[in-house]
Amino acid sequence: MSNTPLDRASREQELPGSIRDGRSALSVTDRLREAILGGEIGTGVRLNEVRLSQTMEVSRTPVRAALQALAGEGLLDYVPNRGFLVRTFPLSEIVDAYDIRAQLEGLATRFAAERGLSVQDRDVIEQALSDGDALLDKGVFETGDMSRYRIINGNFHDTILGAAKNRMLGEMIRICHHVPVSSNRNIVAFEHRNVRRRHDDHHRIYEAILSREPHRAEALMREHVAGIKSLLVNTLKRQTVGDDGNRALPDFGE
Amino acid sequence: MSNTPLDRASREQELPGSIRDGRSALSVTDRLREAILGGEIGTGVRLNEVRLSQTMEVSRTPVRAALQALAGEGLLDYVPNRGFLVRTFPLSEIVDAYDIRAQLEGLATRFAAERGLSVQDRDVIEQALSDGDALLDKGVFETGDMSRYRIINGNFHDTILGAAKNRMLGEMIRICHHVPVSSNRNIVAFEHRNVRRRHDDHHRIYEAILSREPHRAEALMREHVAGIKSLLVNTLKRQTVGDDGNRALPDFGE
DNA sequence: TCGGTCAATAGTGTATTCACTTGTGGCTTG
DNA sequence: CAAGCCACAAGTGAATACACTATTGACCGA
Repeated sequence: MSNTPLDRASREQELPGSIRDGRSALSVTDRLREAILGGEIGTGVRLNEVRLSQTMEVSRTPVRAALQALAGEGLLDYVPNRGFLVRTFPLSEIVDAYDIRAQLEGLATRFAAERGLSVQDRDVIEQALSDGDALLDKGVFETGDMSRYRIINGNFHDTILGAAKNRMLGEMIRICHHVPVSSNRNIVAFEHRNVRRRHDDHHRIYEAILSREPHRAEALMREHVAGIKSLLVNTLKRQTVGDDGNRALPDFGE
Repeated sequence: MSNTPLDRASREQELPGSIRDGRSALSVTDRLREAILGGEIGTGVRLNEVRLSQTMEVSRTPVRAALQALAGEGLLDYVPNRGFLVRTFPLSEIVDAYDIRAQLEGLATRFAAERGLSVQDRDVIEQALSDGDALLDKGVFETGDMSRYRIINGNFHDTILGAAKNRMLGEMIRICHHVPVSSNRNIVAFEHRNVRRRHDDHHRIYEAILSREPHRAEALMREHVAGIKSLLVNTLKRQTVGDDGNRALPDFGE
């Protein structure tokens, strides 16, 4: 297990190049985060401050600030006198993240039901619901529909989260979303039927919130998110057993 | 609402003095965190980097690193070109934190029940249970018993958390514990009877884990933690209505 | 030849300095 | 007298230089 110079160089860090392509308007932290979440940097690698600063064309100071921040988000590990390394998420933690999200988003939905929705909230959600209906009533997905629904879905969830009026909860859920997938084997394929079902979930959740049924709203949302975990686990099982080519289909959130 | 120099000075930051008393072996981050959680710095104040560095007798660089880290933990807010300020937690968020903890610790207990306890885990928990029994069987609390039970209680919860084998979950629960109480009005008084009941909860939770009943274990733990919230809310109500002197009794965790 | 020790180098930790933004107080002008 | 503008001061943002730690590779001795 001795480290040849070549070993170290390849394992530690290659400069993806696309890091510095991004408009430098984006903060260093954001660029780094995207590079990690996008898989450009790879899990487990040790981040070299001087090399990063050269790649990003800034000094070490903002790089260090970004590393500190990302470590706070749980994306990096810090070892004294050894710097920061990209944290590796074992498969179990990736799967668990969906359970955590289910609990937290369920709780957020309960809060939203307890505290009520503003008219703006209702507008956004109703728009999301009808847009989704329109998209799904066609019966099939055309090009771009996936990412369109991804946005619709995001609006729905974000609005409920905002209505929960709890910042800490929002941050925790955000962290759950930022768990980097260790490999693209974990990507879940969504068929039209599944999305239809999940969109119907949205309708029911919204009704439960409107009719001020916190407990029911919470249970519905919890189940809604827990369903994604099931999809993921099933996909993984199929791949592990059969490994039958249909991996890496585009996921679009939930 | 104009800011006289005096206004600003007193509102922004006073140098608590005890910050620099701590052994400088403790990292700057830890010293700052303690100062914030201990209430020495006060909520809402803007942290001046140069003054902090003078007080702590280090340069601005490690101070900035600490601020970044604490912002990541959610203890500080960051405003570009204006630096960091101690985040204020409205009462609603403090109360909510117990709900979040209830969900998360419930989930952790479910994981622990699913994954099982190591012999070391069992040893620690059984010790905590018997120690607590011994302490409570006396029927009354003597001096120091409160903090003794606080440790016992911590061992119980920490062990279960460890058995959940999920780092992200652990960090989130830790954050919940680090919500700074905005005033010491929020401190909950525990009577012997309450602690007895909560300790009996521990026994039941342990049994549920041992007998591999994840769902039951989760529900028990969720209720266990949710009970603290009820105590807090009741205490607050009593104080708000009557304001009858029995505030600021020492709490000791749960 | 293998193991241990030492030196060199790469890399992080800290300090200091300069640049830039912002807020504030005073001054000027209508 | 009020309102707006300008200048100065305070404080953060970034860069650079220096100090210290750790790791690695080579050399020496057994």
